[in-house]
Amino acid sequence: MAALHDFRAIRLLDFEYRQPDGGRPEPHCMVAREFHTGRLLRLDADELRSLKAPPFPIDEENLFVAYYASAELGCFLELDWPMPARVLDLCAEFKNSTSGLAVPSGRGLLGALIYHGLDALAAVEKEEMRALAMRGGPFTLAEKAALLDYCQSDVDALAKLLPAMLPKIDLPRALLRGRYMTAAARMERIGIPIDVGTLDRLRRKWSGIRCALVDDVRCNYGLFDGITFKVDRFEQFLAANDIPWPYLPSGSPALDDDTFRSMAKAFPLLWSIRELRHALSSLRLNDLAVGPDGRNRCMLSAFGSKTGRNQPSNAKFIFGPSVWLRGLIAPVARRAVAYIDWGQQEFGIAAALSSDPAMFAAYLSGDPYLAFAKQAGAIPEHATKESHGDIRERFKQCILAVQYGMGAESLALRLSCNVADARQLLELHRRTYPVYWRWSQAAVDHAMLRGHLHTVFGWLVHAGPGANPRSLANFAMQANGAEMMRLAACLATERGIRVCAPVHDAFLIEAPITQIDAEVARMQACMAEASRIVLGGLELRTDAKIVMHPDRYMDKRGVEMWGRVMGILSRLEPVPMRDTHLSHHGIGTCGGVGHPLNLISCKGISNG
DNA sequence: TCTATATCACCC
DNA sequence: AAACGGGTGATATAGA
Repeated sequence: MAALHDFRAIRLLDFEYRQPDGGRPEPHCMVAREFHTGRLLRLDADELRSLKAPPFPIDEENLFVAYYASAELGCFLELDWPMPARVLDLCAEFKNSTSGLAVPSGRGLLGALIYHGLDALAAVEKEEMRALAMRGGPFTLAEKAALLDYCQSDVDALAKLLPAMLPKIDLPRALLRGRYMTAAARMERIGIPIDVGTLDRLRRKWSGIRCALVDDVRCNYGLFDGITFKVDRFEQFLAANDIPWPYLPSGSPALDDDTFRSMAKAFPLLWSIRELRHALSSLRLNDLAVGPDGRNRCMLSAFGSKTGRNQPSNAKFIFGPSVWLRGLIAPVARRAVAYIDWGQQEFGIAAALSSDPAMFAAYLSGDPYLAFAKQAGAIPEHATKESHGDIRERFKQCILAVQYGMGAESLALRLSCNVADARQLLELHRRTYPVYWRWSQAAVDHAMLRGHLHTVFGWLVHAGPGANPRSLANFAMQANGAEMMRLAACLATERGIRVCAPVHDAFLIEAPITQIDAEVARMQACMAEASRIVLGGLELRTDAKIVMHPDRYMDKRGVEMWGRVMGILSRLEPVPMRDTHLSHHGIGTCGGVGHPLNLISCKGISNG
């Protein structure tokens, strides 16, 4: 299908539904309109539930059009309907066509209508109807009719929006983005298994835990009032101890973690204060969206960032807050989860798309950081991560710095070295990878001259005269990485892999313990295939971390904090004999996650 | 009291 | 003017 007129029919769809935080959608009604004939279909909740499939064809010859289609497709899944083969999501298309631009009224349906000069349903009325839908049933006859009318008004809005947007839509690529919305709907539905027993205890005792964290640090110098860090007391403390402190232009002391770290080097008594500030950093566990079945689900906000990444709410999504909280991720009885991520994905993308032979070789070596140090002549050929760990680390930081467009001053700060050394390191990168640097500069020039950049599959970003060149230089890596993620998500969900969530350069999947190894291999195959397609042949490595019930997921960076918090928690509220959170919800009777301190018996798999 | 901005902390 | 890419979100402060 290369063009819209190749389709037998084009259907515009909208559902009204209720979706409690962390829960699954409860459809109230659906309206579908055939674009050419104008034929209208209005179904209420009972009619929807009585159907085993949508009452219209959804094969390759029929186009399904919606605004943020994962919502509609989520209702399809809830109704146990088959998924449409061809999806056009006008929200994804609107985000693509306006990526990097300021839009007057946001990127919702209303905003898209206004942007295209079309009249929209009044925002007030929209809000009222949304509130009614969220309230849920039972509805009076009048309310049901009002919901259907409102649903239809959105479909009519879509019918006006489609022809307005059509001239700028690149259909084959738009269908690829639509295809991802189907994958997103599946991931949003599956969600992430959470140890709700421990989550509930954390929620109940969180304020007590924070107080205990303060009390546990003997050297807090009375700088905290409860758990609030008092800036005026801190300034008195600095004066009393003759500590010169950096100030912001605004006249207040710089309190960021970097400042604390560097100052603590010179004045070690500051270290415990830094630790404490770090531990107490704001956290709202209440917003974590966990459904009655103990799974973390939230809208992924597909195409939410200008590089086309997902942008789920950090408060609702378990991968948003600090890493130690990922200890709450725990497979249920007889199941396992696996976190599978690409290793040095952006470096691999840069190597493939720039065709820099040295960078290519460095990626293929399996350890680009070590390879870079060797290519630059800083270490001998026989050097290893173990023999030259410190030098490898410097070259690693250099590679990461280059990917973000960092300058010598910032790199020096990061490496705690002098600026001349940092400049030298960056210069080594330029000398080692000259083809990459020409490619990177060409992308920035292209953006400045033509006003936009795009990925291999046509994800756009607009760039005005004031655009940040570092942002433009980074775009190819980040945005093509997002393309790779989306393609892998499509392949995996279409092949029946239970993908719980995407995490920028990784996926969390789930399977019965007996099948997890095979599912990990299948997922790695999807990710390998996606990388080959996006990068014209280069296959990127992935690593997998498997966690089986009754263990919990844990990021190594979070182990210490998790242990501290759990220690305090067990003092405040001894662990119940049996953690029964799963049997509460009828999922299993073997109990849930054994003990809050059960970490991972983690098994690593690499496909390199 | 509400809203806008600045700063900070966290994620990949 | 600064020079670390893409984000979300909490909190403090200033101004209407």
